[in-house]
Amino acid sequence: MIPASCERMRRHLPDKERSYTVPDMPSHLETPIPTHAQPVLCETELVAVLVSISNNTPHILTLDQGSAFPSGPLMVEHRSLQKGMRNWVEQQTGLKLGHTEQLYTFADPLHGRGHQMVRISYMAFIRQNCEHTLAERSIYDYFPWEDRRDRASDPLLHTIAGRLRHWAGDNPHRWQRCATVFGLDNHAWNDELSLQRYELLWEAGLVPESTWQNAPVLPGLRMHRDYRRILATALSRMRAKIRYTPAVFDLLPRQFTLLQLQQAMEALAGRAMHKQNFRRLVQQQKLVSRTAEYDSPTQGRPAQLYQFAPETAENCYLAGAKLPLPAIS
Amino acid sequence: MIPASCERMRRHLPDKERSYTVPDMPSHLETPIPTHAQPVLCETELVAVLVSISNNTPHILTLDQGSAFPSGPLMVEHRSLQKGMRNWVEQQTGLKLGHTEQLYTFADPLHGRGHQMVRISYMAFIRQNCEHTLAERSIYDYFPWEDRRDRASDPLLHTIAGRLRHWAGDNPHRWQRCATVFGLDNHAWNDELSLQRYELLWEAGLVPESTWQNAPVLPGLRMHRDYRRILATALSRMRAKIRYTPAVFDLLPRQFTLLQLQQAMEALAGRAMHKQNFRRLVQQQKLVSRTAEYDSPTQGRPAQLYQFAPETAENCYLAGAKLPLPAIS
DNA sequence: CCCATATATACTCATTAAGAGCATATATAG
DNA sequence: CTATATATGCTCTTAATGAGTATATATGGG
Repeated sequence: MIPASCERMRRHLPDKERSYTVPDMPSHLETPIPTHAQPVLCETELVAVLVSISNNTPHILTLDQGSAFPSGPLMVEHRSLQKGMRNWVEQQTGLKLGHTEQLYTFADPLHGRGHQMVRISYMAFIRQNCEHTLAERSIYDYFPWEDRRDRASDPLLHTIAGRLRHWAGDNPHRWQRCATVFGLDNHAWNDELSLQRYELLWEAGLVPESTWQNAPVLPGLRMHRDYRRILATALSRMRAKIRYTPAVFDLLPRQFTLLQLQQAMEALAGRAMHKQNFRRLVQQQKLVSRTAEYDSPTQGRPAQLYQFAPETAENCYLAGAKLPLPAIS
Repeated sequence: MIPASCERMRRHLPDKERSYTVPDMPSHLETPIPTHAQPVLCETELVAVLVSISNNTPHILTLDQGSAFPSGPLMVEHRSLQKGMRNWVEQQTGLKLGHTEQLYTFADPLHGRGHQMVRISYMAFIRQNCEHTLAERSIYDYFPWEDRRDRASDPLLHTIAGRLRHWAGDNPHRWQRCATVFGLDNHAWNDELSLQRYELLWEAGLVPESTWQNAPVLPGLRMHRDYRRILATALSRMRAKIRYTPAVFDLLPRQFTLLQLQQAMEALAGRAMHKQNFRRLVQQQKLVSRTAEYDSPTQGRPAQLYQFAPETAENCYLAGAKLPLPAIS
């Protein structure tokens, strides 16, 4: 049975982007704001999710034993939010940022202090092998169920399925949601749903940040505040982005082999791909051009080095061309 | 020739989401923030782009003769940004909101006042025929070139092409960009690129808000501040959203004919569609179910009324199913 | 020199989705 | 009874996708 504290948890759920009307969230029941209420001044914090690839796995740069992102307050001198974020990151790490995008803005009421904290999160890509002083952590240390490149995560998914079935109980709509989000019951696994999966686990009380008492929770590193939710947002966004954008190239070295490119895509998507089809499609799009150079391997035929062809970048982006993710069953 | 003031304009360009590294924006040339700088308190404003459909055309609800959106400051009492926005909208209009999503957060340095203004924009859908007191304005009054459902916009596009060609001059990369964004030279028109098109026109000095002197500009209503850019963001986002989300149903009446659904999609996408293919795909996805009722037309065979089938909503959203946009040449 | 190994390529084939067209059915107003 | 406006059914062609088989090319080690 679901304890009553579940309802309490529900009320603390962060705002969700729902793609359709949520009937059980009657906004007319909200307490109306008294008209004498005063607008407030806010502290504004810029949070940076810095993504890079090492060891064929997506990593983030963290502070405080993996539980925080680089961040800093918005200053008067900052001429835009993005520039402010870049300034803080440079100051803290000296890194140059590649593809950058705003993720989401949250409010955090600081009760009793008479003002709110607004937190604006960004995601930025960092080229492989850049030097910095921050600790790298695999994204999949935080969300072990999101890496489905091999069968290693199958037992975990099986555990999750069991817990969710228990949580769903006899609520068919709830189970329907679980099944589609986690690719159970004939549904296909959709890698872009990382955020929805995290939110579902949150609601089900299967992650430590939403658990009452000492209920058993799933493996996965925690973070401060709601940073883990920001990370889930980033994962969803980057998986969506690499599909119709040449953003991956900001994670790879300037020159790379097609296998490296494929492995980077696989690392981000958390899925293995069909090699021949991958190459076919990549080359169709003319996103890359071969260089004169070759990789120097320890063994085997040396791989041709390619580079990103920026002339076609705008082209690719705009024509809606996408890097293919031919899934492997 | 491009006057020097163009460079001045460029510096005021708002941050862009670029999908790849922009080589000509060397962030290491930014003035470093002095370490004695103080974090500041910000005024925070919540801005709402409220979208509805009337007359087979997407409209927005506006204030101040179409030049502003409903908005209000974030208050201490607001328990989240989205709830704050909903509160303001309800207070100003009494409307219930459908599909809601955060668009983007901007900063607006208030020089000399020692703090910044942070503006958080939301988009929300409003069901057809809802009553309210605000003025409705067609989105295409602001961006006439975005409505390509018939040949009426062809002359305008031709004008734009000429101006852009002049602006591009002998810079092939620049022209390449124009061609892909505006679907010139064999490129297909991509309706999701409204924001990129607006930004391009901004850079080219073809919209009044970026024009020096009395240079000739394109038709289209203006708005206060950078609200027109927010609207372009909203248009891009809604066009992207309706493709893989049942969000359209929050714009239609509870019961609708398939033709109404198609016309709503066409209105949002700004493109005409192939009727038979549209129906084929919509029904494949089981997104709608027929009701017992029929439309009462003035003439012709009465159309069957359908309703959104919410059981399959989660399904559709998550399986990546999409409402089809079969384009008509 | 030959071989195991790791990579790069070429080609085929079945299935499905998408774009576009033709034809017909059904109801209503006048 | 007819013009009109809608709803349907069905057929093509072409392109994209998923999956498989086979082969070529280079390297280091015996």
